[in-house]
Amino acid sequence: MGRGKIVIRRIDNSTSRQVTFSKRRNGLLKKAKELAILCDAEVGVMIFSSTGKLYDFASTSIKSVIERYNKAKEEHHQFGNPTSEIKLWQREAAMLRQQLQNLQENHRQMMGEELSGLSVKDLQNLENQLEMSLRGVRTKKDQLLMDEIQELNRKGNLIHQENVELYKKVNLTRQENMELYKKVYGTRDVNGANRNPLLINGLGIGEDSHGPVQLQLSQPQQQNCETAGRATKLGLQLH
Amino acid sequence: MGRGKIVIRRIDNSTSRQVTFSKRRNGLLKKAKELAILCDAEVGVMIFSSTGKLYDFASTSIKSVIERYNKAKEEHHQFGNPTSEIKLWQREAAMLRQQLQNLQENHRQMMGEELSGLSVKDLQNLENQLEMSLRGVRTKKDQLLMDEIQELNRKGNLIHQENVELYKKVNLTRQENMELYKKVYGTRDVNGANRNPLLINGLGIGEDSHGPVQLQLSQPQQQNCETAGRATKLGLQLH
DNA sequence: AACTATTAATAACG
DNA sequence: TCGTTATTAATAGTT
Repeated sequence: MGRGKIVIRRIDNSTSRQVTFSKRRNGLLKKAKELAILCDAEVGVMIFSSTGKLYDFASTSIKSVIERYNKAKEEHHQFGNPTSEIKLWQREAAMLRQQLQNLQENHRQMMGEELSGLSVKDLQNLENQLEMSLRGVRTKKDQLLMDEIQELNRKGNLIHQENVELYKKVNLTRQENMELYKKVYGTRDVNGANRNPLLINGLGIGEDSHGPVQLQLSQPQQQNCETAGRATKLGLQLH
Repeated sequence: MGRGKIVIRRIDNSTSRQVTFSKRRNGLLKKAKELAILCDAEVGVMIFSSTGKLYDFASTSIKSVIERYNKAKEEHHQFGNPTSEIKLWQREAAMLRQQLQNLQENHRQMMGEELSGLSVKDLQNLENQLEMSLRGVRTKKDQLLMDEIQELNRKGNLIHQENVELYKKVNLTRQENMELYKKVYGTRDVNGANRNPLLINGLGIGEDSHGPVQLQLSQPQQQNCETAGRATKLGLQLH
């Protein structure tokens, strides 16, 4: 609902992010108000900007909403007093939150976002890491594809073997039938044996596939450019 | 934004109110999510329908949002009793640990580790992501290098200007010395002026650099293969 | 639950 | 932050 469509993901540009935050924050608060009024609901909204500033709305009061929330979640009616344990857990949570933030920053950089603030050396390291990752991923992918192809070859060969056996059996049966035919009808109209229904579909089996099936990657490919669609053109070949 | 305009006041018809509640509740929660993602904000929404049913959303966790709200409002002790608060913190810590684990697994995959368990499709997606990241990083790095080169050019030109000025001064001084030499020694042995120590190192300054210094990347390079060592062979050239 | 005519929200830009 | 405007998204009324 703007000049163009947008994807819902963190806005990289800090200024745009701030502007959008301001607009959408107002939009959200307005919608919350409307919902409360239109539908007679109790609504509470709390928003912290990335800079930590608080914006909130409550149809009654935030206090009331929070109390009602706690009541709804049935997280009251219990008593005790290990206050220090609470602090312990708070510290634990704070530490985890910190770790999470660090990892998130790192992750964003690996996604090619938030690169401002990095030196050329940092960027070079990141580039090397990404190249290494890419090589690893491609190797793994090729491995999977090769395995799959090998498995297909194995199955193909089994089926081929089976076909060869069947072909032999069919020929034997055909011979046998010819013998029987001769015994029954003598030597008259020997060629009539071709009408034997058992043979009509049996002829020719295996006649156009004398080697084993072999699927394989045309080359143990080098890592190069133009790999985006590589999976779809692996160069499968029949020998 | 519907078939007609409406006034924001309690909807009298109970059925319409319920339907509208359902639609607008979803809309509000969606908008809250989008705001959190787009603008990197911490958002919490709590909605109680007129029948008392609770619907909520939090970008992190409601607990975290409420806790932060209380801190911001400096109204501690909003959470009834300590025992249940411990449980809340334990849950919070568990959630954070879970998030951390997910992110860590993701991160490892982006580092090209722990790839077993991924399908060819997953690997293809990862490969595309890494390629995109790599492009971003390289673009940023090249930008930094270009900036640095531009700065060097600026400085180089200043120094060159300075050299030209100095060259002129040296020539003037040389002329002056010649005149003085003539006055002191008359016209005898005029070439002896070359022995003047002031001129020995002064000759030739600026004589082999008549244009301004210009460093630049030889090409606005395409992202291609063989880039591992690119930074060391950027094709710096002197004009 | 769908549909769709309309209004409301908002992305991009100044 | 505010204003404008082209577009998209939300949704009111209806089936």
